[in-house]
Amino acid sequence: MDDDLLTVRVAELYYDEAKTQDEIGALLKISRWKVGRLLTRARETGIVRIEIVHPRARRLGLEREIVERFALSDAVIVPDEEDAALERVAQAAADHLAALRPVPRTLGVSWGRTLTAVADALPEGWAHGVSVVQLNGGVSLNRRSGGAAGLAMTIAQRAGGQATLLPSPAILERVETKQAIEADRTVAGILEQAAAAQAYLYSAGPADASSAHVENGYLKPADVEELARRGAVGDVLGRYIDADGNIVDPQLDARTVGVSLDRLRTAKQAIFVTAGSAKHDIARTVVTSGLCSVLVTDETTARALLEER
Amino acid sequence: MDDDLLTVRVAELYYDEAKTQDEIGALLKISRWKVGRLLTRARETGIVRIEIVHPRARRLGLEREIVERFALSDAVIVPDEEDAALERVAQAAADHLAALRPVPRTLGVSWGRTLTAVADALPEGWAHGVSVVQLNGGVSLNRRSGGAAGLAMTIAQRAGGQATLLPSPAILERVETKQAIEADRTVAGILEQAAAAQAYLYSAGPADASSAHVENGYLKPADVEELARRGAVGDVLGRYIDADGNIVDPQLDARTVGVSLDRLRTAKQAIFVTAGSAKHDIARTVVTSGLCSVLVTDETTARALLEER
DNA sequence: TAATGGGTTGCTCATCTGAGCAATCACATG
DNA sequence: CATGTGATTGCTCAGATGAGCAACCCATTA
Repeated sequence: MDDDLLTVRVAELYYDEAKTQDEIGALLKISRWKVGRLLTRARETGIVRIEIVHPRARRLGLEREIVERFALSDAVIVPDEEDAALERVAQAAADHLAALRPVPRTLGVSWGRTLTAVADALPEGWAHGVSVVQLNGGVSLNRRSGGAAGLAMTIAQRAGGQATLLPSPAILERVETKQAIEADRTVAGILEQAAAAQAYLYSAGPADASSAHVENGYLKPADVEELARRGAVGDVLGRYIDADGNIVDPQLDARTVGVSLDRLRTAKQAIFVTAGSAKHDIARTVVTSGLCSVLVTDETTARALLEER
Repeated sequence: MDDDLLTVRVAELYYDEAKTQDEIGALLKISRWKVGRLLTRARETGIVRIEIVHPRARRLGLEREIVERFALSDAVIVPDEEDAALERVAQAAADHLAALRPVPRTLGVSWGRTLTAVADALPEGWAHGVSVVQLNGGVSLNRRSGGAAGLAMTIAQRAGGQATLLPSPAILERVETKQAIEADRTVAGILEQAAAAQAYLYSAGPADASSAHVENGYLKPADVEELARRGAVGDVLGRYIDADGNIVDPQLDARTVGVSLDRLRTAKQAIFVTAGSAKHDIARTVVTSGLCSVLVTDETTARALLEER
């Protein structure tokens, strides 16, 4: 305890008063080496806390752990911030996207609240000439901002590129209709383009009533409940998967329009963005079943992923 | 803003990842000198915040300002701590007292909640052979801990010294009684001893109903109200003073037993301990009217004192 | 166009600092 | 009382760092 007191005095003189270890040693009548050692201890024990306070701050240590644990190629973890988790994560995703090298010529994107936030966070001119293509059937087909189309448009426009929208509902009522739509020349071409994209940017939804699919009328709350009962933890590109990453309902999946999940698994750049505790389960599945190569999320989610089971 | 982002990345690599400025420069493709400059800026602008988290931490910068502004010989300011201001301040006062050089042979003390806390914070053996003498009339005359006597005893015992108690009420009903008490050989001797002490340790009370004098029945709430109306901001050694440090009610003062305030003003070591916003006014008066040479208080109080007016 | 001046950049050099090591100390054990 | 063991101390030395300076950029002004 008395040693602690000395440590505190040393830390104050060093960090607050900007004195050299020599000076402090002379002042407190201890050797400068002891001063150095006390400072090291002070940092280690947390008596001296150094934090980086900034909206763009990250958690490099956690990122390393996550990359290691889930064999990702990269991870971006932002510190928790009261009431601004999504914004922070979206900003980080936008930063990461803008810094991607080589710059992808074509970028496949999903849609949803998270992706919209990422699009909004991208600065004008974040890249030059990037083609954006939708990965799965979308909500509104008009090009005004707000919907699935708008988000893709925004990302493309700000990179001075083109957006290719997938003109199809997310989930069809009947398999035949879905097959008919996929048979359409335009749609088939777009799906091909999507499958050939050099990078993917997507989020995921939880398997509960708050799902965007319920909101948009593709599924009824009861449907989602049933999926959850059958083991679904959430959806990626509209496809509901269980904790192991397997399709929960092949029938439903056959009626879902969009790129296959296996395409994501083989992609060099599959950037998965998620924020908030509601998505911890689906996030775990995405990282453990190899659906993404890069994870962008908040600290709480990252820690939840690192916890055993 | 983009520059900010770079600053944040540099700060993370330096402080979180413990990389050298050289390495960071290579990593981010900037010169190591720019890295150093960004780090300096990061610290200056508060992007990097370094704080010392410890019950014994102090605010050296504020202390310097306070010493400067009020021409004190020393100041001890502790960081604000939710719900533990008094404990922190008391601990700091105890530390300061124990570190006093030369060690005072006799120490004059007042009483009250603050002083009791200081006494409790002193470690066994904080000094060797210090005589403690009460400065003003006290509450209980028994020697058990808790009251004015106990506090003096505690301080003395833990220094292996003797306590000299002032066997008198704080304020007498009639001047004559007070004079009679002061005429008593024992009392006179003690007051002389008190006036000759090499160091003083005292606190002060606010001029409101929470005053210890009201609690102990020496004054009625109405009396204090009246004093406040006449300009009193609080009491030091039982003597009520206005913002300029002048006695508010000479009549009352003549009935108060204890060392005179002028003695404090001429003392080499007059250590004033105070905590809490209720005492800001009296604290201001004490430091501005030269009643103390050393101030021990919390950060909020210190900042209040530094504010204009 | 030339000159001016604030801000930035890269560099030298002196100083500061941490890693690693041998000497010493504290203390429990035989 | 000797001995071993782990922690602590002071030190050397190489590497890291900040102060200070000259060069340079770039925009404004004469």
